[in-house]
Amino acid sequence: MAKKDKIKAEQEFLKTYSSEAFEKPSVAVDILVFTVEDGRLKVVTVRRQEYPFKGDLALPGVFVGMSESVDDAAKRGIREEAGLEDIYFEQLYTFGEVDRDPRMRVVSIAYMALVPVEKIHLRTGLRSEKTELTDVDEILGSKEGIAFDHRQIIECGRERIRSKTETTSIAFNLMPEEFTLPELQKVYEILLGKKLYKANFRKKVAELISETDHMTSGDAHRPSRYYKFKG
Amino acid sequence: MAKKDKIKAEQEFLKTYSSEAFEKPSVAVDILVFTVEDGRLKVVTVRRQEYPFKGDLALPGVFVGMSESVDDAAKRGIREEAGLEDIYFEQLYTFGEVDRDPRMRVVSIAYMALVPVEKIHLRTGLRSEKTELTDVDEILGSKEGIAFDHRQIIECGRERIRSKTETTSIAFNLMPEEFTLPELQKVYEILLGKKLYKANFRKKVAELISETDHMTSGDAHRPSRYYKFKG
DNA sequence: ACAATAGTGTCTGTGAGACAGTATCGA
DNA sequence: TCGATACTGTCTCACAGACACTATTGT
Repeated sequence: MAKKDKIKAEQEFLKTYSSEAFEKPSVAVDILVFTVEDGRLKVVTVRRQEYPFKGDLALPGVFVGMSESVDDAAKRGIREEAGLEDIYFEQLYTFGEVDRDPRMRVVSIAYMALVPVEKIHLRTGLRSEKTELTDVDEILGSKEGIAFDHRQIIECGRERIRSKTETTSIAFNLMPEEFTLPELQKVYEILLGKKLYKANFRKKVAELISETDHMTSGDAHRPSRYYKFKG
Repeated sequence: MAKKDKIKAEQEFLKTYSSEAFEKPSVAVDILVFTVEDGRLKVVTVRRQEYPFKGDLALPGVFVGMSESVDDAAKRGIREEAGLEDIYFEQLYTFGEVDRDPRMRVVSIAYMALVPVEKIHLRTGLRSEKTELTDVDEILGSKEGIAFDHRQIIECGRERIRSKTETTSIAFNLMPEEFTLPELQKVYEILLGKKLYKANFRKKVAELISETDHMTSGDAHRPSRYYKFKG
């Protein structure tokens, strides 16, 4: 009977497919850890110690294991490569060109994380790569070598930040627990890449924050109130 | 010397990893082909003929081959499962829970395509599954069984359509070459899930379209002009 | 003439953008 | 008092929302 044949065929197909006889791409996650430091948007990078792309900048990444979800692999990568736990992250996009890694077929799922710079303690990753904070807009505007398709991934993340800054409160993930409005506005201006008007900015964020009872002090000008994010 | 050891170690790691000894997830694409028919948003589905989820609705999908990009696999899936070529599509999101498919570990990259209903000619797919057009909002509002995590994928696509309809001209991909403004408005209303004001709608789309020199005829009311999308 | 749908003119409210002004610190 | 930065009041203008009106067909 045709029906039984079909079931059998599917089972055979699956057995063959999932067996080692059937070649599969590797699955990895590449991670963009963004922060703001010295008035610039930065991203955690590693410098390639081996060929291919030896000496180029690259993004930290890990392979997705068989017993962890892709999200969990991203979390693990953020922990192993940047030493960070419990920070905001989201999936960006999946990059699947055949030759994006000349060594082997790798499909890579890009994630981005946002973290206040105070939390970052760069340390040597498990694979002994030295991690750095790289100026995002500078590297994208330059011709400097970036490994694999990681320039495209960084552009993708940069664009996601810009658009979500306009429509969501994602920017607060880059702020410390307490912050002044001039500090917050500066971060928004960095993410959006343009100056904002103080009065208008304050109107827009007013409903997102709650004031604390203390202020800056010691500066030769009017003190600034500290606020908290009203999640 | 430590440096040489490290290079060697990486090479060993890669050889081991890319060899068949190292288990990898399978990589698939799942495809949402959306269209508008009879005043409703519909999606191309198949009905599962085998366990698991026998009898449930499912999305068409294909495995990603070693020598095709993920985008190309999506294109192939759209061609093989829905018989469509050269239509608008975009990557949606990647689903990577460990147990999303009980048979084996599959990481699935979801794509959505938009096509005017005139182009759709449902036919039996390569794997003899019967394809249907399913009412999206109806199925999402019901408790009907949907295979794997495909309900979540459909929700993801539904939401993407809604948000991109507001900010882009994506809706035109659902229109035939020529269309009237009442027809276009109806499609926008379906995608957005709410009624729009005629005058305001026309102002908004005015710059996106160019008029043709012909009109509807035969109806017992004022004729309507046909327009084209000004890409 | 009438029903039915296509298409237009215009008022209003909201909110972003712009700017000018006031407030409060240290020196 | 002055320089510097924090903070606020308010005008304007563009645009979405709302509604009322006119236009053109077949019966």
